[in-house]
Amino acid sequence: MEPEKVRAPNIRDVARLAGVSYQTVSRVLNNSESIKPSTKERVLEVIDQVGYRPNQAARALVTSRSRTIGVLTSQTAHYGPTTSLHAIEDAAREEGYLVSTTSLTTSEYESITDRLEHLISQAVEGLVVIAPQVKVFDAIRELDIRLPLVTLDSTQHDDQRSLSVDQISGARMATRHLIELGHREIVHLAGPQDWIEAEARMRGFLDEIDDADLGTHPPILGDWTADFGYHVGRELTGYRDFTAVFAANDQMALGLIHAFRDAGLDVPRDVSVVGFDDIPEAAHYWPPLTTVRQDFAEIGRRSVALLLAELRGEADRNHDQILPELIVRESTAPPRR
Amino acid sequence: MEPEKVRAPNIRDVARLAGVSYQTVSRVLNNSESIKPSTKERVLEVIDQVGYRPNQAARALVTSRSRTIGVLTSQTAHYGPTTSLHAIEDAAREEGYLVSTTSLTTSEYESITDRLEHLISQAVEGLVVIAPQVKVFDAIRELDIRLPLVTLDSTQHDDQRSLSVDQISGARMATRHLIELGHREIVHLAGPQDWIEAEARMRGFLDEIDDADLGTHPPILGDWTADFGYHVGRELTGYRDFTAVFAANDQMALGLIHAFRDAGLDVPRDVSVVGFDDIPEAAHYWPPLTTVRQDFAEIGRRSVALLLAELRGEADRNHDQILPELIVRESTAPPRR
DNA sequence: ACGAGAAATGTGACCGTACACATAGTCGTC
DNA sequence: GACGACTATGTGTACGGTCACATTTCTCGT
Repeated sequence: MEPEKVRAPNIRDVARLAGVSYQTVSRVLNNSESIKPSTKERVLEVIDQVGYRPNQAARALVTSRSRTIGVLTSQTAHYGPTTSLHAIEDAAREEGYLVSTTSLTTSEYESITDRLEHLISQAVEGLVVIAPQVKVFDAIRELDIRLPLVTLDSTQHDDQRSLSVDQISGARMATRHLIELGHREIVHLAGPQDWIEAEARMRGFLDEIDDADLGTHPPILGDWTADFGYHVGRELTGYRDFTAVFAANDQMALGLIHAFRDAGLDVPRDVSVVGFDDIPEAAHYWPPLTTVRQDFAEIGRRSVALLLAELRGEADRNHDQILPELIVRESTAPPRR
Repeated sequence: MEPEKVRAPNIRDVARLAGVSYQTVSRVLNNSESIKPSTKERVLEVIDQVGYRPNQAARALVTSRSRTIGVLTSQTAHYGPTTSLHAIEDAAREEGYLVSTTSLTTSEYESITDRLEHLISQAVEGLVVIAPQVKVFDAIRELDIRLPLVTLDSTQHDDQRSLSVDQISGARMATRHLIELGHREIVHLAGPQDWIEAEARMRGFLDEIDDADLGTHPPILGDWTADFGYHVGRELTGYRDFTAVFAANDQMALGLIHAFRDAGLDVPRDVSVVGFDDIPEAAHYWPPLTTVRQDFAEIGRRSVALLLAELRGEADRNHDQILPELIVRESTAPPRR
């Protein structure tokens, strides 16, 4: 005969076995201070013995706290967002939070609101938006979401709740490096237009070009992939009125270099290339890539810290900008005379 | 004066406004068939109007269904696991499920059980384990977890619940390719010993070497990173008793090639290198990398399909192996005479 | 016109926890 | 030794849904 499908033990079962009331058990679970050590011990013993696990759904129902934070991320499997995501999970877990992730397949408005709704219906306590696109903010505004929210938005919104990562100065560093090497005709291969990060990097590039009184072509809008970089590289080799390219990420830089080599151009002798992100492979590309390092893990950790501070009502908003760092390797050199 | 903190509308509020009972509203929410179209419409109208959202915690409490699946993933930000994860999210969402992710920072036993407990306490309905390590299975067995579970375990466990990805034949394809080119001394740079994928790839390599009656050095155990590949490459250039290397992933292959180039060795003229995974950048490495392609997205989708089938009690276990594919590029060539 | 059966809708109980409040036990103090 | 002030523990209720079952309304054949 089949054993009866046994119900998981609940707080009253534990209470009965420990010879106390359920409230006492609840106190033990929540580390209440006014509880006699001996009873506490007895209760814990029973808990361990029967394998009791508090039911989070019940807890969430009564406290309206789910101990979950929602993360909205992009579909891309890139190193940066992924690393930040892992850091977020780590940090969240340390604080006893779980992370529910949902990724944006398309950038359609419908899809974004749909994901947000889904997350909200799970009663997430706060939201972190990684790799944010402009439309996401529109959606959030539109839905009138009252959740604490942290984003990696470098554009100084009126919205207080954003973690500033100084992409602009990173892009400026990269550009300045090229200018200091003597380059005058620099092309920028930017990221997708609706990505806030891409926008910021482009802005940094243009600002620096401006400050140096140089002209430039309108940036090319890419899609972050090496494939795209390759195609752009092939196009570019037709025109020869540039000596350096600043790509908005390392993958596109890799594709560019590939295309240049195919066309018989040497990097950095004929063309200098700078990337952005410093993914772990960048040091092993050929040539090793000059790029701008971002501390993605730190970004993730800070996001969580910020979010939890807001959840607790602490105004402790750590608004130090996270500064990127220029890593000079072998893909850049002075232009040929 | 501050507005009262308004409680979100609940099912009874909706019922009152629609002039029906809460049960009728519940029926509308759950698409019960015996409901008059006109009332259904009226209820939906009210729901929309007051912005009612069913409380998942309450629902989970009574149904003990959380509509969430838990994913246990590795800390690594590698392309493969990440891509699978995104695919899992996509597929899960399509079925109305949310995904809670938690990543393994260390491979300590404690940490694994801790994560599992955390996930379980959130009442996830099923588990997907990506990039599985041997210890994870020990932990699962130890904890006596009764949840439906899908893993990417290629070793045919007694455990019915695993999605077979044929890593072994992938590794064999790579090795055979080298043998067919004429290589006789082939080195294998494997992944971490406790990763099931690494183990399977190593096994495939050894099997193929065996079948060809060749000898080989004991495989070198790596950590998946390009940095490690680079260091191994430097070591290897000391000995010159090999003509080809099969690396267990593309990143390590990249590091190897970097080291070989540093040592004045040409790939593929002096040494052939094969990777594994075919990450999007592999085609743009220099030289473009010969590798084994895995369809990570498909893996993710199938995991979910399998898991949901089990959740629903359907025995429909789609156990077709997902076959990897050898992609021959320019990092392999016949050995020099 | 009536009753049977189906369709549509309503009522009570319960899921497992936390919170507010009530109560029993302990102890020093005047 | 009665009284308050704590400390430790117990009781009632609410959270927001779903399920099982009861009830009402409708449809239709005779």
